[in-house]
Amino acid sequence: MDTVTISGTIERMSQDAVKPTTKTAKPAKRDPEGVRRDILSVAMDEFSQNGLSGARIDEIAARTRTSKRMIYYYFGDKEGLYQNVLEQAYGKVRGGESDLELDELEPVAALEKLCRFTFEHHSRNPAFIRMVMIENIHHGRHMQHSSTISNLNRPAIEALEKVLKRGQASGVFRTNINPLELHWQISALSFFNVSNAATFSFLFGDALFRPEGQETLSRHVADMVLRYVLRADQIVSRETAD
Amino acid sequence: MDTVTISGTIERMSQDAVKPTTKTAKPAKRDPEGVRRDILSVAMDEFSQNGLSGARIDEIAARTRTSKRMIYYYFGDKEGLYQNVLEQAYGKVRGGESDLELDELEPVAALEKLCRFTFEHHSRNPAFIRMVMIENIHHGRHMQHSSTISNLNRPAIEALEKVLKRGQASGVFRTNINPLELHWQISALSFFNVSNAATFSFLFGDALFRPEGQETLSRHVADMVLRYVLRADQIVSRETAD
Amino acid sequence: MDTVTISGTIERMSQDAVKPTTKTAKPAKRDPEGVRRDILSVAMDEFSQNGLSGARIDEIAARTRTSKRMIYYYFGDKEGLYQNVLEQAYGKVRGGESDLELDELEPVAALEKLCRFTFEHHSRNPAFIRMVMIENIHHGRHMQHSSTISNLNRPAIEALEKVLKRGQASGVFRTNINPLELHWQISALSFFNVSNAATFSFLFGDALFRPEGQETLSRHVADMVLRYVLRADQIVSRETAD
Amino acid sequence: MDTVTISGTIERMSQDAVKPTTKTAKPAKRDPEGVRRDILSVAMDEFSQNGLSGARIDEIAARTRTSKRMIYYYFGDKEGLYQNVLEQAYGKVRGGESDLELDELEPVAALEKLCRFTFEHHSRNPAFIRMVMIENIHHGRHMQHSSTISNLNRPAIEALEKVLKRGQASGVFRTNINPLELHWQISALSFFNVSNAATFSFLFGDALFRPEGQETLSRHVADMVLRYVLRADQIVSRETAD
DNA sequence: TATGAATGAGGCTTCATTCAT
DNA sequence: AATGAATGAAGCCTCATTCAT
Repeated sequence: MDTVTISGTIERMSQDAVKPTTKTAKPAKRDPEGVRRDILSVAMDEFSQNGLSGARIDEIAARTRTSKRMIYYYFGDKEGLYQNVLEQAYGKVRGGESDLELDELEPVAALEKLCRFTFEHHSRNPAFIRMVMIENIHHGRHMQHSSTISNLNRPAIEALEKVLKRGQASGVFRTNINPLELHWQISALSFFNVSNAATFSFLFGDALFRPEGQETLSRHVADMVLRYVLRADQIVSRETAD
Repeated sequence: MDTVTISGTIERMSQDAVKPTTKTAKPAKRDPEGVRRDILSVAMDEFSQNGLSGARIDEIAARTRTSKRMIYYYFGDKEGLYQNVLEQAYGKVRGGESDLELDELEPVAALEKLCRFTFEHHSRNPAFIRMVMIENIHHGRHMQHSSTISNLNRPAIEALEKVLKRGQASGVFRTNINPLELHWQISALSFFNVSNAATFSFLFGDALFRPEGQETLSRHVADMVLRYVLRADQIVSRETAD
Repeated sequence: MDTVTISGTIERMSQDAVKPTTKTAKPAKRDPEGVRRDILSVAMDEFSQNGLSGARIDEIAARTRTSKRMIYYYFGDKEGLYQNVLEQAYGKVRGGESDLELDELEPVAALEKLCRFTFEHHSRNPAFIRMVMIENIHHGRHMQHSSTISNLNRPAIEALEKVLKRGQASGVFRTNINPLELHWQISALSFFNVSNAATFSFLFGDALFRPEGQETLSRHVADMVLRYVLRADQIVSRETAD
Repeated sequence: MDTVTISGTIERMSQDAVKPTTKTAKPAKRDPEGVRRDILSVAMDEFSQNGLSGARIDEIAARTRTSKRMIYYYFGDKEGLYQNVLEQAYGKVRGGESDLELDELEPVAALEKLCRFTFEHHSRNPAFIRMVMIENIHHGRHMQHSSTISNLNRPAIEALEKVLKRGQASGVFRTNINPLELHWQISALSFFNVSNAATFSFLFGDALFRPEGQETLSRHVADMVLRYVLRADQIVSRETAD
């Protein structure tokens, strides 16, 4: 999808990941990398909640273990911080396709797993989704200045392509399916579920966003994708099998 | 969908559409409603481009035919203006389902028309899409204070429901399709196409967003929805008919 | 000279020049032009004392009848204020050549008067001199963005040229004197007297800068210029006349 | 003059002039004096370009071979560094009068040589001139705290005095010429040529500051000084000799 | 109904400087 | 003798908003 299909967490990093210089419990005073991470994690929260112009450097600093001055020391300015947060957001959700071990499943099961995984992954990473929304509001201006974000998402397409090819080879999938488009479709359904939850549930009620509703949506998203990809005869046999 | 399925325009209203209070050629000096509309149209542009905190009252005032003071006179404060813009955004895109005259088409054609229309409508109203994105960033806080927005979207669901029922009655559609969910799905695919164009095309190239790509996407979105809704045997006959 | 040969004052403007809206003694509250002048006069003092980067907006605001915010309202930013101060400095010292009525004096007397006037004028306007020094430190970058400053100084050259021509016509002045160069020379001697007073008097004592020293310097500057311009025979007769 | 009449260079010292503490090719790591000089030379450039408050410690440090901390280690604080730069500026341009060997020339030739030398020397040392301008902006506050600067300039006056006395003894110079004043005059004309080049050329064109203009100015400055000093009859004979 | 002038509060950023090693 | 990390204080500037007419 737009973002990266697979796992990873965006929640604020636990501080115990920071390598202390001593074995004492007291956090090391000079730990540049820890300070950086601390700032980034707070900033991700602020930016994802309030947007680029809505976020307050003062607020970020206040919630940090260090001072406002340090933010400028490490990130230059507000946009620099935002860009780093964006990069980290994309970076954290990267990878993970391999964890799914799609190759070891038959194509139909693999595609279903990928759909459901993506849907769930997005719903578990609202901060990431919000960062992507915000970046889109800014016309993707900042990610274009990032060298680390670009080729980060090719693996998602490739994993999907491999599944598609296998399914086509075995005759269960239609042949005229474009992997990029399919990725786009899975992304759209999974992304929208998080990005537009607020307005949609206000307009139409929150039934779809309660646990049962989400489970149903997730299942139906996979259904939709499969029915789109499967050859018609396969759909028939699947249905009669139910 | 999240928004309202159907037509309407959001572009800045042409000023000559404003009915002057006098018949003189000189632009009407006292035309409260015209002033309001002028402000709203400029504000919509500013808010949709820059978000709530990113938009500047000064900038809106400068692009308006009236003064900054008038904004406060008519809308109280920035949030009041934003809320009015949001309401207008939802209001403008409302209605239009009836223009489609879905009732006069057979269910399959009706559903296809609805899908393609929604897709195109969204792509033609980026300002509206952006307003919805922004409102979602704000957790839908402002639309909840609006009385006019709430019941605005029921018609969309009802139109869809009527089509579904007809299709189920004639045996071409599956019976366990939830109209709200289907609306959600159509919305997701149509909304994402606009909302995430910037990030998606940066990550994966802009092939899907060029004219041919959009036409293909639009067609495939309708395909996807139809294959999801059609009974398996119908899919088979559709395919062999191709 | 570099600056403008003639009179004008730079001291802080007296507030009674501000036209009050009423006849009461209490200063009018809304008097944009007065506010502007007030800011400019304080700013001139601050900039001329501390330079562009050395001056403090806060300090200027504190010494003003209005607030810091007003400075930005009227002048945009610090550089904008500086540029306005510079323009005002040049503008205030402009004109005045006509007051000297050089045309009514014989060439020798006229040139002497011009020299002595310039010398005294510069010594009475240290703030202006300092602004010019500061602007030179900045390579004249700001005056180049000013449309009002250029062409302000031609009259000085022209007045000088007229005197020269008359003197050459009557045979008292040498013929190969370039008015621009002569202006440069008079300027140099008058400007340096103010600009370098601090360092010079520290290095060589302040005798030249005490009242008698200044009177002597002024006289000798005029002597020097005259001896440079006069034909040799004229110098002889002048000397024997002493 | 204000500054010191004679030669010396201010350009950044070439690093290979620094005597290394070891004979290895690798640049000496421990060379306190070299580090000091390196800092001073960079600082001179920064201060002379930007003034005291305009110069940036960070920028100086960045351009130095050592770190910011070293600046504080060697010079205490920014003002301390500035003062050292100022002292070095005055120190570098000192001496050199003797190189002129004025005693071996007849008085007229000696005075002319001194004038032209001073003019050229100033024009070749703009960084020094700018330091003096800056110090004057600061009312000479810092040089007063320097013990090395004060008695640095007497030789200039003395050299000039000797020339004057010889000329007076031989009857070519006027008797009522004050050497200090004459030094002031030569300084003024030579200093202004550099200090006010930016503003003057903006106001009146840069003709005087192009090579030919400078040559002419230099010659005329010497002329002016000589005509001021020479007895009238000497001027007559000089002119007829031309 | 309309407006140019004014502004308190708070935003982002930079500075010279010092700390801990 | 040397340094990367850290910082309090203060700088400049912008914002939504209100005042006086």
